[in-house]
Amino acid sequence: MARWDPGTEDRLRQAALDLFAEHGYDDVTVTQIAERAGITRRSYFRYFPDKREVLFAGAEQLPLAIAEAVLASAEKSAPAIALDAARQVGALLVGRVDRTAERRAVIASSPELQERERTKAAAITTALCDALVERGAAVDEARLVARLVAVCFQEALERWIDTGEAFESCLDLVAASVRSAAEVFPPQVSS
Amino acid sequence: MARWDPGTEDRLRQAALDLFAEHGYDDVTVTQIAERAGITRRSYFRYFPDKREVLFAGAEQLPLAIAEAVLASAEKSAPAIALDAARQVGALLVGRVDRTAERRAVIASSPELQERERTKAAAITTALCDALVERGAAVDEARLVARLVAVCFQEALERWIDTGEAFESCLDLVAASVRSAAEVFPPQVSS
DNA sequence: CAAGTGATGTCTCAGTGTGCCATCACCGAG
DNA sequence: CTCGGTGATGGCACACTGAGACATCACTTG
Repeated sequence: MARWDPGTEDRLRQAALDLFAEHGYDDVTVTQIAERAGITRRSYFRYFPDKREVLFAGAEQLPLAIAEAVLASAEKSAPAIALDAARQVGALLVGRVDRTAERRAVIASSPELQERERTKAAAITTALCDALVERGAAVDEARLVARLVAVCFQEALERWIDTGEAFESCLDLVAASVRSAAEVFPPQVSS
Repeated sequence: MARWDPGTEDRLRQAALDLFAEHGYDDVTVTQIAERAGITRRSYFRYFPDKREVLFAGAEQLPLAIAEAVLASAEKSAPAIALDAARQVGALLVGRVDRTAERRAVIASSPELQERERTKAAAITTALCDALVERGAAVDEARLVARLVAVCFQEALERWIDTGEAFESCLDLVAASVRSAAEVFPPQVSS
């Protein structure tokens, strides 16, 4: 019936989210997702490499987007560049994600999905780090800054979902909090 | 032959690391690990819940250790407490891990294992956050600080492996770097 | 020496992920 | 219009993971 229908990937995403939300991730099989989308199990794996990925479609664009933002940023220091890039990519991301709350709830209910989500975050961190290096930062500094800003990014995203405020405001708030927290760290002493 | 021998769990860890290092994680089956350790595949799953966990045995102690360290710390502010706890737990951890380099290489070669490693790090972060809350920190602040210090912890561990310096020195260095990086963040403005 | 306990082995099964090949729809060349 | 090519799909088979159910063995305790 649905063979050759366009939008199969979209139907798979919808079907998966529906089923996961209703029965829980573990109690849903790939076969069920595929059948609800009108294809077979075998064809599902031609759209997504495994059962988890169906919830993270589109996430592969974020690393590229953040790398571009870094290379295009007018800021000078690595932390400022990275935060600037996070601001832009976050603002872009915010409009795109569908069924945010349901998706969040499903992921929160499954350790497997949380693992995958962390992988996506790690990919962003890596891309950010590489881009900073490409802009001339030292590898050590780039990695640290990337991780730091990745934390800000995630935290800001969560606050955005929870509060509904503008993403930029969330990010600024988080950045200011990080700054305050880091001020407590010892400047150089060792004991 | 090995039935009822003590130290089965150790043998499984050794066998797994041997096999993973030699043939790669994907090309080793649980059956092979179990047989090299002198038990059956079914019994393997009575020691470890899945194929990955055999490389992360003992990691479940870190969240407890860091929680205790937080509750016992003499510091006052949440960031200082967290960093203090990280220092103690790191120093404790450092002597314990076996075959660090091989283990690191194996994990680096498999996305699946990297996912699991991130899960372990996340567990530490969660425990740290909860402990900070228990000491009276606000949830938002605790989560942010926990993530921040978790980044410091990881970064310090990596530098420790790479350089061989004392863990505490690595952590102090990282903390100072974070402080410098965060100073660049805008204090409150939004555009 | 008999019962109990805990670790292990055996068997079975659902589900994942993949290779291989047949099939179907569509498209352009003749 | 027919033919072959191309790409997406279905069908089949397979190795592996992880788990339930039950039997078996060693060791302990009475």
